[in-house]
Amino acid sequence: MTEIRLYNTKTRAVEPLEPTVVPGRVGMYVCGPTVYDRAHLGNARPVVVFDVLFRLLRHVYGADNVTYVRNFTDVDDKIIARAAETGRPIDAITAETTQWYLDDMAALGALEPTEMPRATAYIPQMVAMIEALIAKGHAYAAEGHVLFDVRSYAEYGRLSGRSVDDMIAGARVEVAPYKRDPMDFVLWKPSTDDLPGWPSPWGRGRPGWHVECSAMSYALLGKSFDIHGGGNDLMFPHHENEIAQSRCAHPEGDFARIWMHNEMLQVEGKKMSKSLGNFFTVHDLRSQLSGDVMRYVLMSSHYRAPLDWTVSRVEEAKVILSRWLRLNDRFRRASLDIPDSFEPDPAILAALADDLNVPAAFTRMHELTTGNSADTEPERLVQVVGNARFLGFSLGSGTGPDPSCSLEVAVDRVDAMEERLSQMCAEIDAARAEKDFALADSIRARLREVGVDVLTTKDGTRWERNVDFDRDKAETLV
RNA sequence: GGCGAGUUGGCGGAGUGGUGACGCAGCGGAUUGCAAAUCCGUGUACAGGAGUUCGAUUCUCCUACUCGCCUCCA
Repeated sequence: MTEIRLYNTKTRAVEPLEPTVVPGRVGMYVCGPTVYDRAHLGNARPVVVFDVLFRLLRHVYGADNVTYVRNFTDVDDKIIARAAETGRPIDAITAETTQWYLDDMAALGALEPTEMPRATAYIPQMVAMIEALIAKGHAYAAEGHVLFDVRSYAEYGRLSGRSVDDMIAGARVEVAPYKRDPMDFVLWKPSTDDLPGWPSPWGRGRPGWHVECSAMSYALLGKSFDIHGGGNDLMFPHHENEIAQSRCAHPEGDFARIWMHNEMLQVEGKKMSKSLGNFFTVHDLRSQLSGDVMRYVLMSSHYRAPLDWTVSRVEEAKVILSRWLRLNDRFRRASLDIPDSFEPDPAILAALADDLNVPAAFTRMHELTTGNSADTEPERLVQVVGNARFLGFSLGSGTGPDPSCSLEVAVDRVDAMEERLSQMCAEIDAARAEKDFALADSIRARLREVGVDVLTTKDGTRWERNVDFDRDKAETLV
C-alpha cells in the first residue's frame, strides 16, 4: 500500500499518515465556508487542495473507507450583517450561498465531501460541549456570554507557535470587561430578539465562531480523527481555539492528529482584496475560463507555497489543458474507455503521496502528453485521460464557459455538433483540393472562433477542441 | 513588536551534498499552400556573505529583500 506522507503543522515535520483511529479508515475535516457571499479564488484553493488529497485517500484506502467532512457555517455575524444590508431573510441568504458554493466547487472538479454539515443543525451539540467545558472548569459564563478560559489549557498556542503572554503583548485583542483574560474567546453570545438565537442555559443566544467546527467534527468523526485541514490564516485563532475546546471537552481523545494548512493565494503578486480591485469570485471567472483551467492554476504550485494567480499562469494553463483536451478528443474518437482496473501512474501516485507534490505529478503528466509515442497511441491515450481524471480534470465534459450543464444533456448536444464540425473539415478538404485557400481559411477561422483547432494531416483535416472551446458558440454552427 | 514562510534560468516551478527536472515563452529545424497542431534540437539558474565538507544550489550562521499571520478572512 502506498505510504502517504504529510506535513503536520502540529509537529512541523512531514510524517506518515497512520490511520489507526479506526484501522484502515481515514477521517478528514476541512473548514468550509461561512455562507454569506460568493466563493472567491482564495476559498477555492483549499477546496482543490483537499480534493486532491481526498482522491488520493480514496484510491489508497478505498472510497468507502474515507470520511471527508466539510462544514457550512450558516450562523455568523457576517451573515447577520448581510441580512441587515439587503433586507433579505437569513435563511434565504445561506441557502442561496450554499448552492452557489456547491455549483462553483463542482465546476472546479471538486468531489462533494462525504458529509457537509450545517452549523445550525448542531446547536444542541454545541451547547452540550459548552456545558461540558464549564463543568470541567475550562469555560465560564459572564453577562450572557460564555467564554473559554485560555489560561486553563496549558497547550493553548502550541499549534501556531505562540504564547498567550506574547499575544497579549501584541495588544490587538478585544478587551471586554467580562473577560477574565484578554485572550479568552467567546463560545456563546446573547442574541437580542431580532437576531437569530437558540435557547440555552445562559439565555437565548448563538454560538461564537469556533465551537461549530469542534461540535461537528466530534459528532461526525469522533474524539480523535486523522486529518484536519484549512487555510493557514485559520491556524490562529480558529484552529487553536478548536483544539482548546475539543481537547478540553474530550481530553480522552487526540482531536486531529495531522494538521494541514495551505498557503494563501495572491493575485498578480498582491493579496486579493476588493480595495485593490484584484478580487475575483469563482463565479466571475467561470464566464471566462473552464473549471479545468482554474483547477490547473490552483494546482500548479505546492499547497504549502503561496500561489500567485496571474494572467500569464492562466495562459500557460490553457496551453497545457488544450493539449490534454486534444488527446482526450483522440481518446473519444478511438472509442477508448478507462478500464475498471485502471491504476493511476505510479509516478503520479508517488508524487501525491509525498505531501501532495502536485507539480511533480504534473511533470509526469507532461511526460505522458508530449513526445513521440505514436506506436503506443491507444495505451498512451488511456494513460493520459485516466490520470487526468484521477487528478480531477473533467477534460471537456465540463469545459467551456458553460460547464454547468449536465453530462447527459451535453452528450446529445455534442453529437450533433460534432457531426457538423466533421462536415466543416470535409469542406476544408474540398476547398483545399481545388486550391480555394480563401474558402478553406474562412472555414478554419469559423472553427477556431468556437475553440476548435483545425489539424491538417496526411489523412485529411480533423478537428480537436482546445481549452477555449465554447459549446454554445459551437452549437450555432449546426 | 511577536510568530512563521520564502528568495532556483525571460516566466512558472520541482528537487538533490557530487555539472544541475519539468512546463511556458524564445530560438533553429521538420512538416504545411500559409497557418495551427505535432515532432526534433536548443538554456552560462539556484539572493549576498561566512562556515562545515574532498565537494553545497542542497547543511549551519549572518545580512538583504519579499510575503503571510497576530483583527473578519481559505
